[in-house]
Amino acid sequence: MTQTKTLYAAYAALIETVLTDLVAGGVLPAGTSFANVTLEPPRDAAHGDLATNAAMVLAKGAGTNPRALAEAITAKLAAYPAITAADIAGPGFINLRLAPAAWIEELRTLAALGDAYGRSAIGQGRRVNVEYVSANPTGPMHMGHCRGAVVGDALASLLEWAGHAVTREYYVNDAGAQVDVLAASVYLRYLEAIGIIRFFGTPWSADNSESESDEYDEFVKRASEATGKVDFELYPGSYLEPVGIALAQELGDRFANASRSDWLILFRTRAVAAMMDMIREDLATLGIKHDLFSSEAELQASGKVDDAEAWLRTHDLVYDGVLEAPKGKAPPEDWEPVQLPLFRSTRFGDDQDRPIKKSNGAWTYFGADLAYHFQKAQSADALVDIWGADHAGTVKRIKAAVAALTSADGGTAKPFEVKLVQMVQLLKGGQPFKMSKRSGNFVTLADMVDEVGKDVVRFTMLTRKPDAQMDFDFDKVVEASKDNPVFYVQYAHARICSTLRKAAEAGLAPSDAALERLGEEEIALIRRAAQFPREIEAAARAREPHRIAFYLYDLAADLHSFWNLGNDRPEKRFIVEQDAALSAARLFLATAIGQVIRNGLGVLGVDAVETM
RNA sequence: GCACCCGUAGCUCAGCUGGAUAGAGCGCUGCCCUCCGAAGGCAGAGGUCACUGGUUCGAAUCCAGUCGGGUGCACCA
Repeated sequence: MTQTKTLYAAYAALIETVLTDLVAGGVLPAGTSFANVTLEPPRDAAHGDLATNAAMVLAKGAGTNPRALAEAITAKLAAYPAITAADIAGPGFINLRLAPAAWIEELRTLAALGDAYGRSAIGQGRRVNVEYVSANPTGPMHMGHCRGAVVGDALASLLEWAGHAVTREYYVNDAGAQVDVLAASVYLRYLEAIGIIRFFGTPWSADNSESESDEYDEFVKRASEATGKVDFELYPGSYLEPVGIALAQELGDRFANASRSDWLILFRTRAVAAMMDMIREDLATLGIKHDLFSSEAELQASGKVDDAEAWLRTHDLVYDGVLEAPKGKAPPEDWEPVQLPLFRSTRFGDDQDRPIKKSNGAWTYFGADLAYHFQKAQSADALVDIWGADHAGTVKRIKAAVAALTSADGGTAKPFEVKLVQMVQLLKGGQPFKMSKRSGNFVTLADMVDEVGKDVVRFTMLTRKPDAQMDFDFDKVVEASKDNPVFYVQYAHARICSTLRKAAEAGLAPSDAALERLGEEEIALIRRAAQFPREIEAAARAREPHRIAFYLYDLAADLHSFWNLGNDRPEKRFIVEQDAALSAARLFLATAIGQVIRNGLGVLGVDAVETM
């Protein structure tokens, strides 16, 4: 085994060698798949260092019973001196005990790999496109976007660690009606900036007739013109003020009395650009940076959506038909049957076929989205979307559409996963805290990061599996910094750093010269550290970055636990007076544990602080 | 009504894609620094893994159904 092969990888390979041997020897049938064979740390440390289920999963195929097969396997394992014992236990587990030297060797490997310890090649360089955030460009990011942003970003990093070539993409929904509303809102802010109207606090409700002033009448008139509706809707948040002011400075009063069609395109373009700048800034506070921003409007203009429709029509996946009435609890009053181009998503398990165009000829979100995914699939081997759970109902149709489009040439469909991130219930002092972008009454992401810090926000969002709902109590997270798991993990790292600093002052440096002096407690720490590479692989396979957060918590707990031995027993401290050789070995271990924490936090995008 | 997600200790949650006696934090009980390693640690109590059936050597995990909670169900995005 080579210097840079991690312990679990090395022994998994060894097990496979043994099993291959048994195939050659006729004990196992030719062509036996080892896919279900696992090599894991036993749940109970008393069972040894490593455990494999090989005998249990292969016995049936070999026409024997697990224990008999286990005998054959352990007989082969006896040839390896680093394996000090191979016991058969329970229904057919094989428990391996390793010589301490095997773990010491892993410690050396860890140190040699350093920043790269935990990186894996299971991704085989496959190009994976991870699309996340994709919040509408109509305002600043708020807490509702936060979880998907963090999970998506951590997942992207995780996949990179696991050997994928990752593209982080943001889909800008700059083509729907909501950006026209945005443009109108900015236009009103512009009118306000040049002194023509006054913007009212909550003007979106037409029955808000508390003011009978001329200003209010003028505002309603302008707002109605701007939005094209009497019952107009707006984004009233004050974050649009600077956009209006900037446009006023640039354009003067040129658009003071212009008609909607005159200003719409310009104001929409500028408004979206301003919102995207704002969103990029918000994301930057969380340490998130996308490689690619794709515009829905550009996609539509390019004709690719038409191409997709044409292709789907020739394959009888799009037809002109009439939708059934909505089945919701409160069916819309104004519903009436209309013939529309429909995608046959019922063929793929959806409730009904889905329109790709509206009756006014514009693309639906879905229509553009399927073309968008088709485009993404051109330059990626696999697609992953991170969506909020409120879009769960659209998963089937988009998966169906992507499967159909990407298997166009008779090939197999491109792998495409949609990971749903469940809602975050924002609480404040235990009470639900309502967020609404339209009212302008929401907790912004930037506020949150200001308040509790990037690391707390990121780590907290990753301490729950994404498909479980989550409460995020604003007050609790703000005040209870000492109860935050992120703090606990960072503290472990800081402790290590402080120990190393202190050692340096005393003239001690980490060294691998006397690692054999490390005892059982230290080996236990190495065992935990050695799991990092397989945690990365397992988390990447499952697309679940939260596992890394939990692993780091466990690792930190082990570190703190070991550290505490030194409270009563000075000879268990990292720095042992009168024993420079042992100290150097322990400092080498400390350095390595710090490295793993740093690597793990790096995957999550959390800083490994050196002091608290 | 339909679809998706969830249901594990008093509370908040893990549980390595089917493994061994189900774990952690908070809270509770009892301990561990007369400064220099307590932002921490040790021990204890606390479980019908929502329920019922099924699949097999083996189920918290997979399947079916039931009951609870959440989300969504437009030509919106």
